[in-house]
This record gives sequence, structure tokens and C-alpha cells, in this order.
Amino acid sequence: MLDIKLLREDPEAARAGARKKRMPDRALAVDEALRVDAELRELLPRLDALRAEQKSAGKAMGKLGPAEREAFLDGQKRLKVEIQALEEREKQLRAELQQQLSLVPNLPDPEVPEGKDDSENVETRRWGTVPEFAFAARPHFEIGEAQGWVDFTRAADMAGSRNYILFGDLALLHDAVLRFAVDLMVARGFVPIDPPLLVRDAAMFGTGFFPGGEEQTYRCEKDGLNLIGTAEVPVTSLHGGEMLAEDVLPKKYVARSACFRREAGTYGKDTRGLYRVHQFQKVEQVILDVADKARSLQHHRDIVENAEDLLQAFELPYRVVAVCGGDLGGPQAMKYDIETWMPSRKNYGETHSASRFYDYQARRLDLRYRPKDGGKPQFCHTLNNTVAASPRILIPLLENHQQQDGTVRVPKALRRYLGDREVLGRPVW
RNA sequence: GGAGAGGUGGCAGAGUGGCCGAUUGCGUCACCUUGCUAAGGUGAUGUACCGGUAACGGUACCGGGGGUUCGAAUCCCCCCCUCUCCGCCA
Repeated sequence: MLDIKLLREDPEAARAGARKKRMPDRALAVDEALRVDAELRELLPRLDALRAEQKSAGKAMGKLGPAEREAFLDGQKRLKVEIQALEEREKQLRAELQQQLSLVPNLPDPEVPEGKDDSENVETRRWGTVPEFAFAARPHFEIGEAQGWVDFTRAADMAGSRNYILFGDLALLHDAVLRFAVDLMVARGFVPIDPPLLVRDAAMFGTGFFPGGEEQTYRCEKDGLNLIGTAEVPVTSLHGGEMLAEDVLPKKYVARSACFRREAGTYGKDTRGLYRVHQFQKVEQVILDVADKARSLQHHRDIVENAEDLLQAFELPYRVVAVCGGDLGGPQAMKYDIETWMPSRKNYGETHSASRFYDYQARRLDLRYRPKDGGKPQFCHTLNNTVAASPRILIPLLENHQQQDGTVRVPKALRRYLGDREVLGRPVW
């Protein structure tokens, strides 16, 4: 959520931001919000004056005898009716303002590249060498099925499409990756969290997934709860509604959780293999800190570096891209994706997504801190990034480290999580 | 799922229809006192919105939402959450 004051002072900035994000309908919300705000600002002083009158008269009446009260009652009753009418309107306007304001996307930073979709994201750097295979390299699902490591057919039978079942060494590798990711972050001072997977609407709204992301979300209607698509939701919401002391900041958390996504509207896209699935495990890093842009920028660099260090430890080639306006979500001010080389796609595929929000989520979550210098409470800044999402990360692991006979080499960093084995699987070809 | 008790300011905890935006304690800040560590005294100290350059003034907010009333932290209804007991259960 943006500050309404910002909209009053510079509405064009908010409209331009929505346009840069290719959300023209959300640009309209700026003007709707301002229209409602104007009416509210006209109404409030009148209402306040009436209430002041009611209040002072009411106080006086408390000191009067029963007989003298009668004289007051008529006027007070008229006031009451008048106030009730204005209050009714106030309630409508506030709800409308809230709704429109919550639709206005966060301002994309100036450094966010122009562009309509992910094809126009801008590469900022590459690491590693894309492997050249001296044999016919196979896609991960062929390797996995040949080894008996994954079953898509039975998964689809019992759970529908975009599901999978991992077996044996691949199930172990999946867990090894996640354990490595948590350990890496804990070593860097992040507090590990095992968060709720089912959350109320407030958490979805507060993190900016609602309104807008309802179709992507599995919902348990009976209980009014939503399955999280990322631990960002419960972890960023953790201190929602709180007033933190400045000296507890920054809060750095790392959460491992299952994630659930309906993937509505992606029919026919990435249908094979482990790339786009309804349920996966993810280790997510989240930072809450003071409202200081320079510190947000530094945290953003740090959380990208954390993910890069993981990929380097996994010996996987990757690139970092600056996500363009059209590919940016509503709540983000700026986002870097990290894309890891996936030989079967003959391309880099997104494995990480690092966002900074400034105070956009914190406003929605009512997440504040009291500055040390005794100033007014401020909304925090929030950031998050993937550390590892699996099974998607298994794609580059299997494909880049595959060997001619169908076995898979284990990167050194992961061996200690796999009984010190250097190779997974048996020769199958 | 059944029965009961509660949710009040940064925290703890009073307050059962008007004198309550709310006693008090802790914490925090300022000043004073005290020649170690410590302690003591005085005062200030909620958040948001509206108006004002400001001082300041006004309004709202006592878990959330409705209602009764001229007037609600206080009475009524619904919901959420916490705790205790019982039941069920990984």
C-alpha cells in the first residue's frame, strides 16, 4: 500500500508506476482513490464538528438534573440523526478508499528496466560455464524415470496433473538441497522458522498477494484459510500489527515450507517434468528492517548473493536478471531473478526471485518500529528471496551433472548430506 | 466438539453508562539531587486522521463488526483470539 499523501502530492508518479508495470487498470485506481479521498476530506471536518457538539452537550447533560435534561434531548436527538447519516457515508468512503488504495501497485524503482514481460528482463551478470556434453544429454525427467526416481503417472492418477512423486536418491537429494539451504542461511545469522502453511486472508492481503492472486491460491473455504504459495506470506506477516523496538531490527528469517500454487492459466506451459508443479518445498529468506532505502539496497544485494553462493556451491551456471516493469508484481519496487542453466530447455530457467518492497507490505501489515531517536513510529522495509526451491532446482542439478551412463555426479557441497556419495544412481544406458 | 474465564496504551494491570483517551506500575525521555556501583526527586511520554507555518485545537481508537442510548471501554448480539477443565486425536 502506498501512502495516500504520496498520491495527493504526486498522483502521476503512481499512475506512471502502474503503467510501467503494465497494469493500466491499476492506474485507474489512483484516480478513484483520490476522488474518494477528496470527498472524505470534505466530509470529515463537518462530521468532526457535529461530534464535538454532541460530545460537549452530552458532557454537560451528565451534570444536569433529570428535569433540565429534557430541554437538551430534542437537539441531541436531531444531532444524532445527522451524525448517523454522515457516519454511514464515512464508512462507505473509508471502505472504498481502502479498496482502491490496496489496488494501487508499489512504485517501481527508476532502475527497473522498461519492458512488457519476462522476455525483456535485463541480464546483469553470468556465472559459470554452460556445459558441453560429449554425449546425448537427457532431460531431467528422462533421467529420473530411468532411475526410478520420479513417477508422474501415478502422481497424476491420485492428485491430478502437475504433480510428482519422488523416490529413492532423488527424494534424498531433494531433502539435501533444502537442508543445505537452511544451514547456509543459519550460518549467516538468519533465524530458522517453521511457519504455518494455512493462513488467513489478512496475511495474504498484507503481503500483497490479495487482491489479485486469488486464482493462484488454494483456499479452504470452510475455514477461511489459504494454503501459502511461499513462506514469504507467514514470515513477512510474523510481526504484523506490532510496534517493534528499533534495536531488534533487522530481523532476518529463513523458513522452509511446502508451497502450493494452482497454476491457473498456465495450461500447456511447462507441462513436462518438475518445472511447474502445484506443490513444492522452498527455503525462503526474509528481512525486516528500518525504513532506510540504502539499507534496503544493501540487504537486496546480500540476499541475492546468498542465493548465488548456493548455486556456486552446487556448481551450477546461472545468470542474474533485473526484472522489467511488465514482469514485476504489484507489491515489488524492484526484483532480481536468478535463472539457472537448464540444458533440456537450452536456456536459463528461473530458480530464484529476490524482491525489495520498501514499506509497501509493512503498511498493509501494520508492521512498524519505534525509532531510537524518539521520532514517530515508522513502517518497516521488507525484502525476500528464494534460497532454494525444490524440486525445480533438481532440474539443473540432474541435467548439468548427468553422466553418459545416466548416473548423476553430486557436487562436493552436497555430499555430506548424502552419506558422502559422489554419484547417485546406477548406470542405465 | 462441550463448559467456563479473559482480550484495555511500548509492556504489566485498574476501570461496569456521562466527571475516562482512560488510575497506577514498569519502560522511555528531560531536568534535579547524590562525589563509586546503585539509588532518589520532579516533569514529560499512545496511535491515526482533520485544521494550522507553528504553538495548539478538533475527532476517532479500550480484540473486530453490528446494536441499544441524548451519551458506551462499561449494556446486548455475532465473529476472532488467548487461557483453564472435559472429550477427541498426530
